[in-house]
Amino acid sequence: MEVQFQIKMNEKLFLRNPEHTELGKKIVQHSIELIHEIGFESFTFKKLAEYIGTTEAGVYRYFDNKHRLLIYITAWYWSWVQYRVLFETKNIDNPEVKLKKIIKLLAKTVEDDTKTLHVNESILHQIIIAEASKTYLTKNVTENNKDLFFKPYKDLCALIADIILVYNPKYKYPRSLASTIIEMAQFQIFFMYNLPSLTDFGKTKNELNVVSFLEDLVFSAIRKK
Amino acid sequence: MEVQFQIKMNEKLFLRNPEHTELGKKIVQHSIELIHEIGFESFTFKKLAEYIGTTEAGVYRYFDNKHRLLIYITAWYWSWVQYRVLFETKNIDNPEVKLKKIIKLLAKTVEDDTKTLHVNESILHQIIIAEASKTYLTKNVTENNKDLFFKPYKDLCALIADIILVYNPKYKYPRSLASTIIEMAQFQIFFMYNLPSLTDFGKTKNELNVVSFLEDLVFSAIRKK
DNA sequence: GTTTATATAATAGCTTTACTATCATAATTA
DNA sequence: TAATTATGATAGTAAAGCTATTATATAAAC
Repeated sequence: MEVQFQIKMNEKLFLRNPEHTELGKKIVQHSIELIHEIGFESFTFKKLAEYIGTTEAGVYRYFDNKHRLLIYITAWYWSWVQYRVLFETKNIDNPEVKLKKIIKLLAKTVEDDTKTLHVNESILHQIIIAEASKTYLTKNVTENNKDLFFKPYKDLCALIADIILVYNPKYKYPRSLASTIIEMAQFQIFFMYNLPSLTDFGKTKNELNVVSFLEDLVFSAIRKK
Repeated sequence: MEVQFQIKMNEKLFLRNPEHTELGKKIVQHSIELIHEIGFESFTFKKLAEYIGTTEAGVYRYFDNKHRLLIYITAWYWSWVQYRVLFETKNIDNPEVKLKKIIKLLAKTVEDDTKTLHVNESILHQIIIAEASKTYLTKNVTENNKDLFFKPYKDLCALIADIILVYNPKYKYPRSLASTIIEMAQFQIFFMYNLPSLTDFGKTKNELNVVSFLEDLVFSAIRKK
């Protein structure tokens, strides 16, 4: 028996469910590769179609446009992270240990997860770092938010905020701290590699330093005073 | 006598210096308005040209493309923030007071500064919040960084990091904390207005709450233990 | 085993974006 | 007066961002 890992995605994110067909899976998998390779701005459905040997119109049957596809990919990523967080913190009661696990999950490069063969998670993590903010930094945020496109991200944030409150029920900014952890886990890594003087890790380029920074930041803030 | 405030901009950011001509100033001023109105993705030089009553080719004489223009605007903004930081913290010795002043300058909406009439700073702040990350979240970061396009941002970060070190010379992450302050001052405000459940200020929508959060975060982290 | 539905391929076409080039003209400056 | 410089007017091109149609292959339903 093989247990298959699958995430139920928001139906409004696609025109035709890419999980249900071969071409659909190819579109998602290879769009991640191509976005990683050329960046989201240069990425087009036409290039993707050539890359996977189909036609532009073929891709448009699955996704409205490239921005929707990026939201789809990002939503999938955050759902997957939440799954891993729940899995890895299961049976752990100590909120401090939990939070440290989560920070590591967020900031450390992942090894390829064989359970979801059609996605290379290491590359996925890299495009999340560089592109994910673009999903919500648009004029359509509010509309997209109403369609629950950012639910996986928000759920993860709420999950982390809850653990923060278990650690210290009197801490006043659990949600803002949670979103700070998530965002900074990405930005500090991006800065470390691309604008190193914005961090203290430019020399080593070691993601564990980002973990240490975030741990120090978080536990200083929520320590009971 | 009238003292005029002017920022020396990186020459590589433009083809023709927009500060030197009427059309140039109009391009910068109105691009800020138009980006604010329709968002950077929908913004085009053609629309801008119509908006200010010139031609597309006219705009292209000043800036290579809209991304360069965004970098120009962003660089101007960070230079202006640094100027205000230096001005407002002048004669203050206490690093705690300094840092608190800076956090307020970063997170609180600015009133329109009459010294630089051709820019509406309140709108400018809003487009920085929503669009500034897009200046460096590209495949050209490294190249653009070599051309010193992000120098004003990096200088501001270094300035803040230095004050952090005066406060606590043993703190290990002054630069990362500085970039965290700058980024979160923007993101928490963006979240507060657009994805409120990612913050603890969704109800009040008061920027002073972001200031309180950041102050608490920063001084917990750098307090001598 | 034929009908029907579904997925994809192939092609065409249309509007907008993102530019580049050329020529004319108005206003300064040398 | 000549020479620069700034702008305007116009044209044109390649690519991006779509939509539509028709054909075909395959699998599911009857």
